Amino acid sequence: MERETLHGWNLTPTEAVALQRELRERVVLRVPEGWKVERVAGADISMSRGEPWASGGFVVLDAQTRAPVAQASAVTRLSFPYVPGLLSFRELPVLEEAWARLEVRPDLLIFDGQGTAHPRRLGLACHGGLLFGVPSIGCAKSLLVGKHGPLGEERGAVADILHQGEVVGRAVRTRSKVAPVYVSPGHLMDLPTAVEWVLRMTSRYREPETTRHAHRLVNEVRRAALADKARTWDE
DNA sequence: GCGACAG
DNA sequence: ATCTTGTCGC
Repeated sequence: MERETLHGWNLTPTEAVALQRELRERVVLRVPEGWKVERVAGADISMSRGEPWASGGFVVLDAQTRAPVAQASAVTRLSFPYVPGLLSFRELPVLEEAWARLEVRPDLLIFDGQGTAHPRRLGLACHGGLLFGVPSIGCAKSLLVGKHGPLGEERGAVADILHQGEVVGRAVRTRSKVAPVYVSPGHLMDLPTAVEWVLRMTSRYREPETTRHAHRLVNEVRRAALADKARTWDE
């Protein structure tokens, strides 16, 4: 029988590391045959200072016009601490709930974090791609592992990210004279295609429009949830 | 043992 | 990630 879920989330950090070593074997670093992209989605989560809960969500954009066509969000308790290298175990539970509410399926997912540019080659984007079964890309604002040489200062300039002798991603300048973003494939994805899509979804700002929309959505949802909590407090 | 360390 | 106002620069 086919399993309904990839795995549960009730894990300790040690168990999570072991699970990553198993899941990495399932990651496919090439795009599906005949793959066409009509819709691209951005995913993100947001949390309040010391609160044990977070909002998470997706915004789906038309790949051609970059106009938002659908969105979904959720608010859940955070069940896993932030541990560098284990970010997906903190962020994916709430995203899984938001995904269940998303009525329009994207052909591509862009995550705010690493894909293969990860100590065990299983960053947030790889794990998320496996979980949702959709081609995915990791586009982070800073590096987790690896180094890269200098890159040109114009938009479109790139430099390979090397880790343990492997090219695990690319630093990509999405805006001239602005710090680069770090792109790496997630699942059902390859590096050149990942870079191509990040540049395609970027124009005026450093980060892809997908990420910016998702960021805005989850922040609004979190503030609404916070206001709701305050209302319950003094009533 | 000493740093580094996505969000 | 989040806490936060003004401010430097194209």
